[in-house]
This record gives sequence, C-alpha cells and structure tokens, in this order.
Amino acid sequence: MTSAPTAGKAGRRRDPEKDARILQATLDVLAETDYADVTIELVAARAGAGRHTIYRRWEGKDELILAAIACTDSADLGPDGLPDTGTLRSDFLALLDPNWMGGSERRLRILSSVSAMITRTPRAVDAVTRAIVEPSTAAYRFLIQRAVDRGEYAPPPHLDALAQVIPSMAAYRAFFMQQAVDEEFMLAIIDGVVLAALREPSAADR
Amino acid sequence: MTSAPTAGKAGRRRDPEKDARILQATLDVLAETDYADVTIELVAARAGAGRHTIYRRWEGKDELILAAIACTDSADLGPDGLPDTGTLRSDFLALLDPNWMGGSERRLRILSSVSAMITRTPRAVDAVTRAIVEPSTAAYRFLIQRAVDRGEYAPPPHLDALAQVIPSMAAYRAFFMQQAVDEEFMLAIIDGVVLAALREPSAADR
DNA sequence: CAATTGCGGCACTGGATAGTGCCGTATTAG
DNA sequence: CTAATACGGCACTATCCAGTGCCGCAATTG
Repeated sequence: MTSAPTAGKAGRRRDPEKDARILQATLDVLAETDYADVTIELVAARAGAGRHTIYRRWEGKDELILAAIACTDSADLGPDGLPDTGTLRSDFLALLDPNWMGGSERRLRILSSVSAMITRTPRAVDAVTRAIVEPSTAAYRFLIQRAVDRGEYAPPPHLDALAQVIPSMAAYRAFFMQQAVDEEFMLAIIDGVVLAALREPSAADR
Repeated sequence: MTSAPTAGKAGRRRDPEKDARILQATLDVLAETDYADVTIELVAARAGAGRHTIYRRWEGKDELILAAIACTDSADLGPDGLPDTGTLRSDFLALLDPNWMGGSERRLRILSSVSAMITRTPRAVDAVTRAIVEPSTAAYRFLIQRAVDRGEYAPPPHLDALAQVIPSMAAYRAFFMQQAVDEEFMLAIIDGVVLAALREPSAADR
C-alpha cells in the first residue's frame, strides 16, 4: 500500500481535472445565465465533457450546482488577501479596483442566478451562505474591526449590520436595478453610509 | 355615441374584473413561487379563469408578468401613506409593524421571483424599478429629507445612498440569507447604520 | 492478452408547459 | 331571433430538458 491509486481496482481512472473543469464550467454558466437556464448539456459542452461524465459524479443538476457553489473561490476575501493600507477608507478603496471586476462581480452574478434555487432548497441557502455571503460580510467586518482596534474609530454598537452594508447595497444595485456598481456608487456608500456611521474614538475607547 | 360601451360591436363584453383578478392571481403566484415556476395554468386556476382568457388579453407569459408587476400596489409608500410621528426614528419604527408583514414583505417576495426575469428582459428592469424599487427608495428618501427639513439632522451629503440602505439590506437578508427581516434586524440597521450616519445639524444648516 | 472502468457521442424516454383549436355556454347589439 | 364575442374546459402540438441506455474507444490492473 505505497501509492494505491484506487485500491486494486482495474479500469481507467477518473480524471481529477475533469471534476474541476466541470465545476468551473458550471460556475461560468451560472455567472452568465439564470439557474433555470443552466442545462447539463451546456455545462458539459463548456467543460468539454459528456453528460454521463457529470451524472457519474453528481446525483443530478442540483447536486452539481451545490458542489459548484461550494468551490467558489473566495480566497481574496480571507484576512491574508485583504489590503492593509493604514486607514479604513483606503482599505475599502483598495478593494474596489482589482477586486470588483474580478472576484466580486462574478460572485454577484452567481449569487443572482442561484437565488431562484435558494427559495426551493434549504441546502442552497447553506451553500451560498458559506461560500459567498459570509465571506463577504466577514471581510468587511474584519476591515472595520481592525480599524477600530488600531484606534481609528470607536467600537460601533452594531458591527454586524455595518459589515453587511456594502455587500447588500452592491447586490441590490447590481440585481434589481441592473446598474453598474461603479466607483461613484461605491464612494457614496463608503463615505455617505459606512464611514459616516462610524465615530471618532473617545478617550474611554483606548 | 353617448356611453358606447365598445362602439357598436355585438357580443359579450370582457369582464373588467377578470383583468384585475388575473393580475392579482399572477402577483399571488409570483409571491409564492419562482418566476420559472409561474405557469399560466396556475395563474388561471387561481383566478378562476381559463387559459384562453389570459392569452386573449396578453401576448404571453412575459407580458402578463410585466403587467402584473406594473400594478403592484405601492400606495402605502406614497407621501400620504407614510407615518409622520415627529422624529425620524419613530417614523421608521411606525413603518415596521403594520407595513412590513403586509405590503413590503409581499413586494420583497415578488422582487425575488422576478429577479430571474430581470436578467433577460430589460423591460422587466423598468417595470420593477418603477413599481417596487423606486417607490421604496423614494419613501425613505422622503422621510429622511423631511427630518432634515425640520432641523432634526444636518443635510446628508449622500442622501440617495442613505435612502437605499434599508431596502437593500432588507432585500439582501430576505433573499440571499433567507432570514427573517424582524424587528431586531431592522433596529440594528436603523440605529447602527442609517441614524448613525446622520449628523446633528450645525448652526449653518438652519 | 482479458477484464474493468472512464469517457464522449448519440438516441431515446418521460415529464412539464407554452401556446392553439374546438366545443358548449353565456352575454350583448341589432 | 341571429350574429358576434367572451368564457371555461378539454385536447392537442411543439419544445425543451433531465436522466438513461448503448456504442466505440481509451486507460489501467493483473
């Protein structure tokens, strides 16, 4: 039992790269069209795979999509991927440029497409929460908390609510208003809402 | 040509109440299931009508849904339907109880269901914006502006952004997190975000 | 080599639903 | 009354798509 690829089973091995390519293709299609329009056919074609190869790995369409959501890349939202510029405002600004048109916009599109699934399957709520919603909120919570810790602002009484402002308003604008989440809009949120709601620290806060 | 119900045409008249019942049934179904699951069959059954009666009035499913969205009742969000309690905070609170489980929650469900349609038809964006998104924002904008006018707060530099905070965060929580938009959550937004972002008026503001 | 499993492609079944046609009935103008 | 239109119900077609079976080929074990 040195390597033992799959015990002593005969036969061709499953290509691990196929798994990744199929999941990525699923996310691609999800980011482009709606949940209802995501067909296995489309995903298979995009991944350069046959439909059987998909059904061999996942029970059905829902399982596939849940698996795809779970592997959404949110590494850029971890503490190590976040900017540390010295002030909260410039941290927010640093998140805008490289990040928005990259990871976050894609995540938003996926979130939008999956919303139809969310109303049906509780499992989808968990998957989306873990992979998309919570990482986003956590990132902003982290940035704000750090600014507070360094004495830039007083501890806000409702940190969780504050951390959800930017994800919520960006999502609302992108989906329901179908308007660009551009710099002008983000600056209005950052300056007019989030930073405005924070207070200078008093002596007692240090 | 005194009354002339429909010129001199013979034949049975279209029942104007049918129009209303069908549109209401469409909104009901839309509030309960997803856009993709809204079938003409279901709407017809709910309205006590035949499918033909629907197709006689609207081109197809999309036209029906667009028409239904356009007649969503947002009267409670007009200046006359909004509370006027003397302070902005109690105005917000007054909106919560009678309104939330009534009009606003229904509007939210409809908004959610239609999101799938939004990504496909630009016309749906217009309809939703006019009937749901804009009235909500306008209501909060009105309340805030009135509070500013009466000298309760200084004029905020980003009023539009501030007016969108509550609708955005409520929608985000209801859809993507599938959590109750309850009093605790609303209070956190009101006190921790919106009111916190407003400032006491200075002498120059009066 | 033989057996076994992965894989892509094709064809097929089954279910759901949009949209249409037809029929019998109800309503209304002339 | 007669013609024309609205209406509900039923049946029908067309389409789309999930899921499955089969075929031929590729890879891997023994």
